[in-house]
Amino acid sequence: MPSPLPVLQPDDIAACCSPVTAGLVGDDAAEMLARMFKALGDPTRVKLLSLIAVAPEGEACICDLTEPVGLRQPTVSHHMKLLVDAGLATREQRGRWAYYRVAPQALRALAGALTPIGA
Amino acid sequence: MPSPLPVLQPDDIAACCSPVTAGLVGDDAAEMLARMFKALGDPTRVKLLSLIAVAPEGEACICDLTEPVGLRQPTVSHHMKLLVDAGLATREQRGRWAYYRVAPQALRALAGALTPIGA
DNA sequence: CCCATCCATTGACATCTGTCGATGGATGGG
DNA sequence: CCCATCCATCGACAGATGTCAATGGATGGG
Repeated sequence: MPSPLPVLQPDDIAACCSPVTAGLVGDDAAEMLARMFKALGDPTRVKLLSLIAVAPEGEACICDLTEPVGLRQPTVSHHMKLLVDAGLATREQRGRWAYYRVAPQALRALAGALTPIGA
Repeated sequence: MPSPLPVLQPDDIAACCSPVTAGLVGDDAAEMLARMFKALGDPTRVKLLSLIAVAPEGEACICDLTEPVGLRQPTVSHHMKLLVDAGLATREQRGRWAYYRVAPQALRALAGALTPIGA
């Protein structure tokens, strides 16, 4: 079986993200960047991140998200797991609810990887 | 048959990319952003973009790229087509060779979509 | 004119991905 | 103590994706 990918940690993310257009990215950096970009490569997940970022307190639970994206609870849970595993969101359990937040440093790191030095 | 997606043009890209974490992204913007991110969601394509950006003159042909990524010519052609269709690279035919370049404005637009207003 | 080179397209195949219904663990209200 | 609510996981399924070998169009050198 393909061993499950480790959850990306803030340190990993900071380490990977020198600009793609500045120097040649190595295999590991390419893998990690692709993993984060892939997590953003679905319209539902883009909307989920946006919904969470815009939510009061900057956090949302699954039950807040199913109706806006028009998908069932297991599907939303699945998407959120991908975002968390990619390091783009965080999850905190409080009572019965699981609160998700955007991970701004990961988004900033990704943006940095996309921005050529001169821009 | 699923109609093929249109090639993204610079105007489309400029129009889509208000920050994901600033306001709620609409369905169309989410779709377009996801399409560009998906194109970056494969390690081979990340490396291809990086190779091209770093190449002399900022351009490369398919035959320059196959050996560094360790894949066959049709596969590299396929990946480059995805990058071009997503608006992240451009293609110019000169004689027998097809020269590919990075589309910096698209990368900048994507980076902008990832960067919250305050950051 | 022929041939070699560069490249895109096609068809095939295994794998990955997005979605759902069903299930079960955990939590907390009455 | 029971039950409703929130959520993650599982199993299933159709459709998308990454890879290759084979093919053929275009271009340009001899």
